[in-house]
Amino acid sequence: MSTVERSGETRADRKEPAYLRIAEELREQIASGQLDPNDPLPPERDLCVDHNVSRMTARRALTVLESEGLIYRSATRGTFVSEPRVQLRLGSFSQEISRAGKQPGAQLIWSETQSATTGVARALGIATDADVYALQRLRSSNGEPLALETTYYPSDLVPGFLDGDLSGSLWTEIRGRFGVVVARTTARLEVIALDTTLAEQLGARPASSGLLLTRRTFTADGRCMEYAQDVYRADRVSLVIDRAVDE
Amino acid sequence: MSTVERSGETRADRKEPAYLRIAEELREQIASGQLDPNDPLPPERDLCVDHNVSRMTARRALTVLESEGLIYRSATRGTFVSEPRVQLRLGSFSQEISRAGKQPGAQLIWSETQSATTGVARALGIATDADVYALQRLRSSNGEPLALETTYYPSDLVPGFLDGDLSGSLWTEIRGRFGVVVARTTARLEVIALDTTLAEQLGARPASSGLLLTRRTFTADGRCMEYAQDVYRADRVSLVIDRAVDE
DNA sequence: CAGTGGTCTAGACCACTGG
DNA sequence: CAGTGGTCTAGACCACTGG
Repeated sequence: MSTVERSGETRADRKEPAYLRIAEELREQIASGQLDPNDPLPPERDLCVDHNVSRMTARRALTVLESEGLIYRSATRGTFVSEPRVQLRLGSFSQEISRAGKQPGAQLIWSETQSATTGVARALGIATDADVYALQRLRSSNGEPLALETTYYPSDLVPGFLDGDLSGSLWTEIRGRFGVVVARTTARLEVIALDTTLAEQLGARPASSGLLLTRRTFTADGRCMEYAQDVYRADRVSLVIDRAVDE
Repeated sequence: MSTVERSGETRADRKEPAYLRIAEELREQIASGQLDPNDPLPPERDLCVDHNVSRMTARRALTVLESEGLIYRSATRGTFVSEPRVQLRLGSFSQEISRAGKQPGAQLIWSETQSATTGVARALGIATDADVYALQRLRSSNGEPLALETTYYPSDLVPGFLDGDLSGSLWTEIRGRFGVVVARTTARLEVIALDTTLAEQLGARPASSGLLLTRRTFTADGRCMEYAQDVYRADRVSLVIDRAVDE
């Protein structure tokens, strides 16, 4: 290829990059309902022709919409409009999904007794190397994976916890079996990029956005009974937070 | 250009895309402290040579790190390591920034009396077309813009509100002038892509990630006294949430 | 004026899938 | 086997800035 020749476009829109203009146009079509959830978008090569751009530019426009959670791509099938995000109230995954009339899922990935690393020990307020129960679960709604949840519990507080039922609400399980009642929770939330492993587990693209919720749960007497790191698919979830204001 | 010729790389790493491999390597250098905040990264054209890739691929690696909030770019100066994210406790911007030993800022963008749109009316629990005070402020820490905050108040609850001091904590102002005390807040949080306007106001890149916090604040007698839409720079902020659990 | 990142081209080859 | 998105090349021109 030699010199880049600008095609005879109008000179008016010189400021707005082509990929943003195309993204805008497709976004409009989705917002207006011309395209419904799971409807296919035009193939990338068609978008190139329609908008008179190269494929890299058309792809860039789609990547913008993908990062907004408006579309999803399948390498062999095409590009499609996403379903609306799932609303989750903070702190009760199963309950929230059920309320929305969907089927909550909790697939156990692993569970084991560990000796606490310094980070986990500090979070739980126990001695380093003390025994903790750790488990990882993939949380889903109607079979769609939404979050990967890794939780830690001091073993002395909930002895034999891992032998129980780990397929539902763990708070309910803990209250029922050990009489331990949850009183307060602290969480830090940030947007991260999903690494290759996480992306694969969540069925998302590597380097796409995730919501990392690092949280601690306390009993009425102020003891930390749970330390958790939850990673949500940022494109599929919105979080609802209710809170009393302590002034 | 004619046929693409693969250079004599090792065949081992055929699976991992080049842009992820390069991103990984740079991420490591930042995490390990070889590169400090505000240190420059190598120019893109140097990365091309060092890693034997085209510029598009080198740029893609940097874009991954940028979306993680690890680096920032300046079109004329280069690419640099970001400072750590600012931690914000939900619901008290000024207070949180001060606690971190930094200077909170609230630059008034506009303020006016409006008649409530259906959306605002529903959120505030008032009649459509009732008068509301609306204002928009750019919140910053040590001069760095972190959030754009748009808030709405029922005019009958806080008459003359806009004539007061709008440069600090609005909750404090409202309590002091009108004796209205905040009791409870509800928020919905989601990750969005910043549109051109928002990105410009926040000094971020178009289509980069933002955190949209849509929230309502209630008085002790259950009246909604504030409806707000706050957009944070997702790459610069982490949110802290404290909450009693109501079981 | 040299150097920087931002946008864009016109292709290439790949793996994978579904008819 | 046709069609899809995923990765990548080897360039181009641009605006802008700081010495």
